[in-house]
Amino acid sequence: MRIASWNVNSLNARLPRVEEWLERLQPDVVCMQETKLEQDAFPTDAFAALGYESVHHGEGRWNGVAILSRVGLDDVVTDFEDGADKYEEARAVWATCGGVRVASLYIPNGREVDHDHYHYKLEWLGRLRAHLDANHDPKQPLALLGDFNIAPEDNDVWDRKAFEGATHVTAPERDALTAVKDWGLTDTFRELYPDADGLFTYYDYTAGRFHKRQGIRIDLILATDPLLATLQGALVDRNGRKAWDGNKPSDHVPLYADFDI
DNA sequence: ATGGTGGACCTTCCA
Repeated sequence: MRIASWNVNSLNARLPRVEEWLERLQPDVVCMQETKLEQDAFPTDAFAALGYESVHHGEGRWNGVAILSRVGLDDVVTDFEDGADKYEEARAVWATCGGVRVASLYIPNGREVDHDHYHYKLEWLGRLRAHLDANHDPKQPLALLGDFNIAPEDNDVWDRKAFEGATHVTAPERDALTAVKDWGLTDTFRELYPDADGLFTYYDYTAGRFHKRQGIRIDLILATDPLLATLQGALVDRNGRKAWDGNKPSDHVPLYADFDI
């Protein structure tokens, strides 16, 4: 089973790119973030034409997450159903696809250290851990995919000095991510490439960052042990952006992992 | 020069 993730930065702007990518990569399950669509504006028919069932959790102008699957799509849950979201933003959707519990996650950006949304980000990650504790078991095949807006380690940013005092690399953010992982999840990319650097998933549109390879690795596929045991490969699909540069690429690169399940 | 691009949408927010 090939499971992929992509922050598309507006599905309305990106649909042709997503369709090309689906036909090339042939993923079985896809998690998308930042659809930026109203709930009912999701292009269900376009994905059905490519063989995918889908679920969208959208709020309109911002955020929005979705899952596509061609191996079944059941037991959908949106966000955490904990009644604790002070902004009521559409940032998580869960489904069971081909026997794997999957979540498409768009962790809050944080904006600036100590900003209201920075604390919202930390709280959101705490709610994610609580949701896993309450609803799931690390002995089941489960994967969290999405834009975590956290670079787990210093070799996940192109220049550590450029991130002094910035979000995405602070200890509280990394600690909150570690707490999620400590439930029983492993970063599939790092499992296969423990020392790799320069393989990023996000490049700011400005300042020619993509061409200068000045990015950060903030999009992750985390897997529980029974799923990890079947891991065949994992890649950051840099061509997902390079090939389309000048042709309305997302600022995020797609990534995927292959499991023998 | 503290910018730069791109997407939401219409004047500013967000990343």
